Amino acid sequence: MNLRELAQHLGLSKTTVSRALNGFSEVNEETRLRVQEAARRFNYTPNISAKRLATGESGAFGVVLPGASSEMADPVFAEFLAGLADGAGRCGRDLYVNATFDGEEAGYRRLARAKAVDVMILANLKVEDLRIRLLSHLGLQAVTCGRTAGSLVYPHLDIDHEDGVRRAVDLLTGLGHRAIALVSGPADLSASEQRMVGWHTALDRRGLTAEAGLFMAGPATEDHGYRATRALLALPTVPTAFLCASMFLASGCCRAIGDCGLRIGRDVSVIAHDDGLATIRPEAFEPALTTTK
Amino acid sequence: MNLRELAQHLGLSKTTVSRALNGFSEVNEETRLRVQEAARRFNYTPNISAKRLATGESGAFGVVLPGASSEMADPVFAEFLAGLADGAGRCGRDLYVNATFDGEEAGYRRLARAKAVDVMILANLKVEDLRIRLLSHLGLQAVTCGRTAGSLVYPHLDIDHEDGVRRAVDLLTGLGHRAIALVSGPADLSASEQRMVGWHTALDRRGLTAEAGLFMAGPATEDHGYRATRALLALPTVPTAFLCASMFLASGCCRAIGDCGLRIGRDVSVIAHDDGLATIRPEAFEPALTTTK
DNA sequence: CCGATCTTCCAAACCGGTTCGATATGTTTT
DNA sequence: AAAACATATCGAACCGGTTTGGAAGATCGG
Repeated sequence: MNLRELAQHLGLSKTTVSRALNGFSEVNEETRLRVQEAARRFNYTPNISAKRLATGESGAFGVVLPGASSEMADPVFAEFLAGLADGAGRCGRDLYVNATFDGEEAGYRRLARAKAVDVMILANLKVEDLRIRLLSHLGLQAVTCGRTAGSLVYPHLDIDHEDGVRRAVDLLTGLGHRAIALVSGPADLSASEQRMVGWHTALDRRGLTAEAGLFMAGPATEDHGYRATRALLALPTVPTAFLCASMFLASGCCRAIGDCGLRIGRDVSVIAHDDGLATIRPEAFEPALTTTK
Repeated sequence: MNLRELAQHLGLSKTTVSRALNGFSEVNEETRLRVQEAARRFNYTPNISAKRLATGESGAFGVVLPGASSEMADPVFAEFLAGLADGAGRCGRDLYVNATFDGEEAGYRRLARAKAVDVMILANLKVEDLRIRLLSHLGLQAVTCGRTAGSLVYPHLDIDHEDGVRRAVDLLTGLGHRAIALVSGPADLSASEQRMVGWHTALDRRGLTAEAGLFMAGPATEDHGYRATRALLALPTVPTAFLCASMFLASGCCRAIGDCGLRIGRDVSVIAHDDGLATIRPEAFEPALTTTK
């Protein structure tokens, strides 16, 4: 059932039916009800492609999957994606997922030229993120999760990583900790930098110094969490507390602590970021983990 | 730059240009080259929406995200999705991800009516999977990963779970194991059933019985792996080997074994399925885990 | 009772591609 | 030389919606 057929059934023009269904005011209320009723009865749904062609909008959000396979399979990204798909669905949009088999930039160019999406969604923003400039150059709208350093203005949405870390450090210093390590994600991520700033300022305020040696950046994996923590525990002045940027880092961190014969809550403290993930929950740790959200 | 403008530039009709670019034979080879060259120079890419409307194909594959949040955030599913997006991109299709905020069936109906996708991709097939019938009734093509029980014929792609388990059991019985537990995923999954069949037949062939008490089904999570293994280790006849249907189950299984003071490789054996995931790798286990792939 | 205004609806153009049927030109066959 | 056929191209219709620019009929003020 398409628009013309529906209109014929009702003895109306395509115009009127289209307007009735799209909520235009110049349609008689009685007619509108009649149209809506018929649309429901005949199970009419506008053809997406036609609608898009006519309006010039694609009605879709775009996400480009991070190219590196390490990030590609990131469970956090998976939850992010699920949330996006859900949100897109709720407001009647599609979510286009593009894998960058031939380079991220090529992916964006393709989407832009083909007018495949209305808005791109960027995650995992870097401190200096070239994608923002590229997209604006391609005339593609974008919304980012996270923000770059600098004064460039664009629509974004972010976690206050800085304050999160600051409050975590405050908690730990309040408990008497002096050597607090920061087990961080990739150094080029804007989130990582924000966390580092928070770490510095919170320690400064207490008159403590943020030792460069207590900062370990790397991939947000269990493995790196383990290695980083082992390295930290081998330092001359062993840290007594660990701030982990992700649950996976924390998982590795806890394993390393256990392997070194230490006990969390007695010998050392651990605080991780990202409570609320379905995949890996703080309650599953032994003991249950303190987290920021 | 659209088709008409490109045609005008070349002094050709839209028809010829379209045909030249789409590889029709009735176009002079010289003309075709001229057209292709111009298309490249002007950065012409056909408008996706228009192409779809004209051809009636959407050019997209559809995936409906599992509704339950436990599956939604499944890292294995995330890798699966990434692979799909990659494959779709390589053959010039889009991947359309739909979250089923209002029920899985409603999602499929919407996609079908709006002609939003050409082919649906179904994962995590159940032993009795109603989706197959639903889609065929909606006139939506589908390809599945996994297959239902019964004789219904449809395009699918599957892992030989049955043989995988059989070979794992053979390996274990060869090592002298007699009580081999099967720590399985959700019982209604077709993969789980296939694994159970493999477990039964392999044990039968050795003259061993598959004790019903040694089969534990449940969500494919670390948590369930832990609980199931604890329960198994509390049985009167403690199993000496564990077959885990997923790496996450195996992770919990190993933790439970450790907590009971046993050591893998000395006291008990563990074999898991799903080598090759980026998220959770067998080498990361201590000791490195034996796996099927 | 007439012109102005409002309400409600419609025909036709448009979005940017694909494809059917026709046409012009060149090449063979008879 | 006429008929038959191939080749290369084009005009126009089509896909299924949205949107523009009227137009008919109802309502109203004077």
